[in-house]
Amino acid sequence: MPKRPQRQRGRERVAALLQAGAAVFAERGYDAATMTEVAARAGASIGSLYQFFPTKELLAAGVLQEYLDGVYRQLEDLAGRAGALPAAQLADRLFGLLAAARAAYPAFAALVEGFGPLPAMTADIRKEMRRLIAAVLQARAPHLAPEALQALATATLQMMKAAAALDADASVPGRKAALAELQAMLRDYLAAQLS
Amino acid sequence: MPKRPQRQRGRERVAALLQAGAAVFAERGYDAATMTEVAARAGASIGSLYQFFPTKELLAAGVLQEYLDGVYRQLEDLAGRAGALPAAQLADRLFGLLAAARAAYPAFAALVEGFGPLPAMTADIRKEMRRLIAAVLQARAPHLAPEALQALATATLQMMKAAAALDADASVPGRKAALAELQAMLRDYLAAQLS
Amino acid sequence: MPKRPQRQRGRERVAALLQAGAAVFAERGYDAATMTEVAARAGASIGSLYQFFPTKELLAAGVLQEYLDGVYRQLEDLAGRAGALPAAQLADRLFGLLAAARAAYPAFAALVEGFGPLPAMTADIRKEMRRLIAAVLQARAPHLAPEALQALATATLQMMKAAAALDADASVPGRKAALAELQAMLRDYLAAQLS
Amino acid sequence: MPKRPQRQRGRERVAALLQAGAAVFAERGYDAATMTEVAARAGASIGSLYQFFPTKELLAAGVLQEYLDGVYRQLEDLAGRAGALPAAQLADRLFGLLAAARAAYPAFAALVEGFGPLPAMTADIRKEMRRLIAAVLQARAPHLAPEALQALATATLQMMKAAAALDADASVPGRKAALAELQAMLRDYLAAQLS
DNA sequence: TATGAATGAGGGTTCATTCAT
DNA sequence: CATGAATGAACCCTCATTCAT
Repeated sequence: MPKRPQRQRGRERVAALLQAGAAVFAERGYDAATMTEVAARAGASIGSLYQFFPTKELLAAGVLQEYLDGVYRQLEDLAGRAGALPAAQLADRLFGLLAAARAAYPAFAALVEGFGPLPAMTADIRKEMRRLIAAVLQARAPHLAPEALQALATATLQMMKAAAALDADASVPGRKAALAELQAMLRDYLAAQLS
Repeated sequence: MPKRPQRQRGRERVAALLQAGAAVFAERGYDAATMTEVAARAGASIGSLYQFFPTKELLAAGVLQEYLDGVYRQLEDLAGRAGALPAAQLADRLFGLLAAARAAYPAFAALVEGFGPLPAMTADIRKEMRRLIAAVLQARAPHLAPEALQALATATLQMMKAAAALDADASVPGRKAALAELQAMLRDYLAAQLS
Repeated sequence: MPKRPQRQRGRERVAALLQAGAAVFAERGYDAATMTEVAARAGASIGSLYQFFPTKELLAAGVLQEYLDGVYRQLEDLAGRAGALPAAQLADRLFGLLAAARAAYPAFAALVEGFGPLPAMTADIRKEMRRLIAAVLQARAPHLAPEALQALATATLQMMKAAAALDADASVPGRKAALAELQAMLRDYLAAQLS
Repeated sequence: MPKRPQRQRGRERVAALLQAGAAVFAERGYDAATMTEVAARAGASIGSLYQFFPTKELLAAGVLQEYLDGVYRQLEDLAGRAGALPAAQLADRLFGLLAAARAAYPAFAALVEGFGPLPAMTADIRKEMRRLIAAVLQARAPHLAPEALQALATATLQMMKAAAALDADASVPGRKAALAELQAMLRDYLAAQLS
């Protein structure tokens, strides 16, 4: 939805703005982030920022999209290789996927959480996530009924989010051990269901 | 930390303010909630609100505390009866506890989420939650080593939060089925660990 | 103008309130001082404070009056003994009088300064100060014409204020030496004029 | 410290804001002055005011600086011509300098007074004033020891301030005569010390 | 008379967004 | 396209003062 840049310089600007936006959203959260700080960190003027992202929401959407593209692509890759993987390994890949993505993109947590001014988007996002996870699981267990697949994907997504949340909270003592417990839970569960 | 009311009228005011605060935080989220609306909804003047809750943060803390008191008490009750419950039933009780609390107190979600202006508090909150869950589990399985208990409690808390999150999101098709899957996951897991 | 207390307890209250008011005005200045803090420091309720000092201005006036009483009395004492003092000694007494009073009553500076919500009072205060200083000088030099006396008293008051201001500013290096210079200036001058 | 304007329009705005700020501070004093009135009087929006002066303190600092620049420049000019002036004339110039500056900039009195939210600045200001006065005196009497010079400058500054205070208070009868007395005091004193 | 709750106008400040240059 | 000045509604919070108990 933001205006597409036509020249090389414009594309660099957009990249810098998205990166600055990601950093500011990650540091301050959506509400506390200011367009002025984003522009300043990107080395651009406030007018320039609004040229490419006419509202704060669209900037957030742009930042979010970048991250989602990465996650979606990883899930698609995994779906392509799911047929050749043992269920346990598949479970482990899924389990760590969101946690790794959040660690790589700290703005993810600040924007995806079910609050903020993006409630309409988040429903779609979760839907797409479930769709992709279902595709991954279906590649491994093509026989499953759609309803069962749906429930499985939804539960799996919750486990992935739990893993990401726990992974991100360094203040928890014994975090690694707890993660291992959750991971085992998902592994056993998927192994049983996908067989 | 807020000034304690000393008269009957003050106590009623504080109760009304907390209720209004809970409603507004739940509807709008912490940042978008305004003190003016809270006061108006409580039928109080803005000055009255600030007399008892000198900052927005302290109001949020007050609202949060009310809910935490309820959750903590439920966990303590459960710990008292845990010895007499089968592991599976204990797991189900824990699984639904946070979801029920969130449904009863819609402001919970808006405030507890690991962000906002209460980051210092949340670490303590989670710690207390883990401590209480550990106490529940220990009542059922006194033989467990502290480290194992810690990991178990942490993993259980994540499952409880996942259940609450999923339970609250009415937009997910097949939510009930997915919840059942997660519940089974926790039940089987705890049954195995607590035996 | 404040309501006079009728009983022993009331008189103690008023004294405590005046002392607290002096402290708060001295620490924060007139505008930044709050009635709430004054009451709290006096161990009284806000309602009690307003019982005796119906407005902030009247409280300030009360505080001011206490200090003025002290200064006025000192000047009257000095007038009584001026006939028996050498001019140089009289000059020195005058020179240090305001500085000593300010040091003893730190609220003086915060309230007397020609600004704030007491502009009407200050004109009167200065007039009274000039009158008393003139009386002191006249006791030593009864022959002086009223106009000369007036100018002398006004100039002397300015010197006394300069001394008080300099005495209060600990950040000035060589303050003592400068004070001695000013003192000598006034001494020589009065010695010449009063002979 | 305030954001520097980079366009012609911005420079005009800043000038208008400083002028309006000076007027409002002069009329009402620092505390009672409101940013809203300053903006209105400058024909600017409140947002425009805050663009260039992000806090009320910085606006006051800006207003103060403008006046200080004028005073400092006059003292520097006087230092340049001090060698060619008789001591008595030099004393008279100094005596009237601050009074004239205050009369020209009525906000001076409201802001320089040793109170308010600029206590850190005032120490530096007074220091600079003493430094410049010392430079003036040294130009006339290069032989003086630094300590003597320091004390002389400090005492002179106090006399200048006393003159300014008295000059500004129209309510004092015989003000002119008293000013003449003070002026004579400084003149005789400096004539004796600088010879 | 003492207390503490109530009031609400007003203050400083922020920030998304627009627009002239 | 870039820039930076302009805008103003809205926000959190303060505090002198009043009043019911």
